Amino acid sequence: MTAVSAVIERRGEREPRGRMKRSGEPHGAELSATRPGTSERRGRGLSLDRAPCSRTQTTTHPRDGHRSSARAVPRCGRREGTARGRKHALNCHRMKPALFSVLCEIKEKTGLSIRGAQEEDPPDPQLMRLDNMLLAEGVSGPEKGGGSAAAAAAAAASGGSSDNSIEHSDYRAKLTQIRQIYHTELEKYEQACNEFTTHVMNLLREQSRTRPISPKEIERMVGIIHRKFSSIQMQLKQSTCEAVMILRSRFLDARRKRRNFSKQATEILNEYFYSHLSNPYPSEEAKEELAKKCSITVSQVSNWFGNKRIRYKKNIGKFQEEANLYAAKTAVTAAHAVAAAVQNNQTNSPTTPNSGSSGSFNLPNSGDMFMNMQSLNGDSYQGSQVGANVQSQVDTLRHVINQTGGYNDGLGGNSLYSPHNLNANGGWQDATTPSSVTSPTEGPGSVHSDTSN
DNA sequence: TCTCATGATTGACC
DNA sequence: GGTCAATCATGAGA
Repeated sequence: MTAVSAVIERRGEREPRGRMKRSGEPHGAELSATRPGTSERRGRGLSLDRAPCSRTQTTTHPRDGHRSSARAVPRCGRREGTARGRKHALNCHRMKPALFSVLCEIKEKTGLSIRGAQEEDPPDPQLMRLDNMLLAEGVSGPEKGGGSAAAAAAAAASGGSSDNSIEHSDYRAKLTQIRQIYHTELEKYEQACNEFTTHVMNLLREQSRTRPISPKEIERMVGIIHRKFSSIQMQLKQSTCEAVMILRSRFLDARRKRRNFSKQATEILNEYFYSHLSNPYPSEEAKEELAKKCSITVSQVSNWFGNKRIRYKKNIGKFQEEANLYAAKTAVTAAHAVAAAVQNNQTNSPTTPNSGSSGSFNLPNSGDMFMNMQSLNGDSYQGSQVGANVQSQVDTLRHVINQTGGYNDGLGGNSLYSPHNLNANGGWQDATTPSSVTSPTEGPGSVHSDTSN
């Protein structure tokens, strides 16, 4: 409150006394002319109904002859009770120029300059941090590649590759949502800020007619408004950052969190595992293929096989049933494949269908190592024209026959399920012998005595 | 709530 | 870098 306004206020406070209209009180000394029964003017003091241009009619009290402006009506037709009328009266007051200059002087002496010096605030470090973060997360700044860095980092952290595309797209979709909301809100704030600034500036311009308002003051007011709005903006940015952080943590947590694979995925993995029981180490290509089929990552495939190998080895007995189930399953397929292959051999002898068409796995290279294994084991069966996958399934079939029939098939001494796969250092081979588990001579315990723990 | 199954992580080893 | 083995953490069913 300026000194002038304080004075005015004080005058206003005294006004009720004036309203008492004690006899002898000099009327003209008072700037305020009050109307009995109206409390509207109380406290304002600077009422200029008695304007120099004599727009008010004064009446004389019928009894004491005191002049009273209680029924003052502006001559110019404006009802002095309206704000418009009051403003007009104020502008036309004879004292206005003098008051205006006084106000200007006082304003010059007040601490506006001090306040003005504080306006040049350094950029808020928190705001800068938020801006940087939003930029890095792709919320602000160019849309292209927004959030891809975070998604890529997350993918790299999990060891995944392009298999994460589903999660990536999910993450990006949510990030885009946040981005849209952020920009919409930002626009709203900016618009509101501009509107409010315009409104205030209009008000100030209007007020500048009645009181001195320097451009610097307007500037300062605009600055205040902008600061207020920027603090709101900062809240928005903060909320957006929090949302991004939550999204990101959920995204990462979701990857970290254990989720059971789909039944179909487990089926596919189990099929591969049991059909490659002699060497359940899928190549990179096979892993990628499996990952694609199962909609999981390559590292998840690796994890799954790692876990499976260990758990299978640890408890063959428990997996026996499962092994038989998958063996039977693949055996049926294999039988069909063999039949088809034989038929093909008979009809199209020069060319044979490739293995991909016959097995339950259409992995181009998945059978290779199996074939190699066969070779390593001294098996000559790979000479057959059927593909490697079929070979694998034929072996599975043999295994099932062994399991279920309990007789020696005599199919050429395939050593696939024999302890020949055992190696000296307790490698996988010891676990590749489900037949031995049920064989009369060898139980699971004996086979895995080296690894059971 | 408990138990089991299972995917993920970690450290050691080759 | 891949694998093994142990372990953790969580989902799912009883």
